[in-house]
Amino acid sequence: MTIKILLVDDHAVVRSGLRMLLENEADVEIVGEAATGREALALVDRLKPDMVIMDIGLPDITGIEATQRIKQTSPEVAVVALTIHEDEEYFFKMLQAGANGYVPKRAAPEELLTAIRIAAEGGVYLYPSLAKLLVRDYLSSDHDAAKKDALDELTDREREVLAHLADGADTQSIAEALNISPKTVARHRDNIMNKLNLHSRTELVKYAIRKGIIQA
Amino acid sequence: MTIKILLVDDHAVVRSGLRMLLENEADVEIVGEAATGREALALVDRLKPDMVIMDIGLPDITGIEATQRIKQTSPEVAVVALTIHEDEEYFFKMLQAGANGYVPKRAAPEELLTAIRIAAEGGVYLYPSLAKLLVRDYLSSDHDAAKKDALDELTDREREVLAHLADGADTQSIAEALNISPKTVARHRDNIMNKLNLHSRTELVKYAIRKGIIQA
DNA sequence: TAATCGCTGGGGTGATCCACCCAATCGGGT
DNA sequence: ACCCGATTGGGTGGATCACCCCAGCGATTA
Repeated sequence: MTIKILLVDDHAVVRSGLRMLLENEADVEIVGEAATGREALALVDRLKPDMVIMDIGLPDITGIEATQRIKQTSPEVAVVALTIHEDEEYFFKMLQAGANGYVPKRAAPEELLTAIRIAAEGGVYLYPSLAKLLVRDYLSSDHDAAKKDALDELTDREREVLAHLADGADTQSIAEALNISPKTVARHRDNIMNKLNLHSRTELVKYAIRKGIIQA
Repeated sequence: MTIKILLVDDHAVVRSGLRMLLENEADVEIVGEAATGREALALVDRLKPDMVIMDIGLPDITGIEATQRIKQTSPEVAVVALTIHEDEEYFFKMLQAGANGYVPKRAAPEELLTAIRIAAEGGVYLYPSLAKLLVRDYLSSDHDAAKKDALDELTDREREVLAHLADGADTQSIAEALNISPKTVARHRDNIMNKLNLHSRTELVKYAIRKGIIQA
């Protein structure tokens, strides 16, 4: 009883890599690949896979929207998100769309396989650092109130540092601009990345652009 | 005979830093500050400065558009662009808008002062690495033909690497994806940054988003 | 008063980045 | 036959990153 999988990612090299990785597993079979959201929807209808490995950044419709539509028309198909995004926004949206798993691309291959097997059995797999976000969100109550933005958790000083970081400034120049020690800037940066669950400056830049903190 | 200057930048700390820097100079006087493009236009009319130090990334209208309007209504006012952007696109647009100088924020303070004094005398100051772009552009002929995009100068392989870089991938994972040595990826990265005149991954990310290579 | 939080800054460590340098191979065009 | 550009890969050195540790100070809150 193999798990029939449709790979969705706009990068051909990523699809190839995943195919090589997954085809070594006896219980997994790749039945198709799609490079765009619409292509994915069409292939789900045609190929009837058990599962879709879904990227979020696609050229036409987003992986989130594609997931929503798949869940509407073919709720029996499991969807595992495999993406570079680790911040709250995409994570929660993907969950709301009905994803059965969420694995960042930086995760170890074994974790993707774990997610695939759990999702195939009807479970939901969440990458540890993201599960933490979920727990934190539930503990901090007021689910009825206005949806919280991760940005709200940042302090004033952190927001100030974030603006510079997103601009592309390095630690040294931020320290000079704010008249504080580079070590303190690094400390703020660490706190920001922890709160937003980001792990590099490039992720910070993309986050800041999405949030409108800076323009590209 | 002092040069009366209006500072335009959306970051208060940047304005403060510039003010401190410039007020030490005997021949320079800061007559005002603006945080937005529209505010800048209003203050140019009201304060009649000799010169505007103009950031590009502003919350309302861009520094490029603001420069165009200033040059239309008050052509006697010199405009020096002071920005984090060093790629061709903004540089040429700012020149077309009529800027009298273009200095990246990473430049040494002395270079900004040089630009200010040259612009005040009616000259045009260009930061060396950008002047190089201008020269290259003129040497490579066909000025009447379709405007060249710096992206066109990239080779296929470089474009491939760029897509991964912009995605936030590190050298190691790109090397694995493309099945080449990390050193080769680094080599391509060096070439890309040279051709596009960018100097860090974060700048690359912003460039890629502007160009539509990736979405935020 | 005690506790918490924000901000400040110090130390360290391993990995990575980035700007330089170098060369070999291969294919296409003058 | 020759050069040139694209691609490949190696090395080096200084800076930075991402992630740990630690602490003091002041203001707010419990």
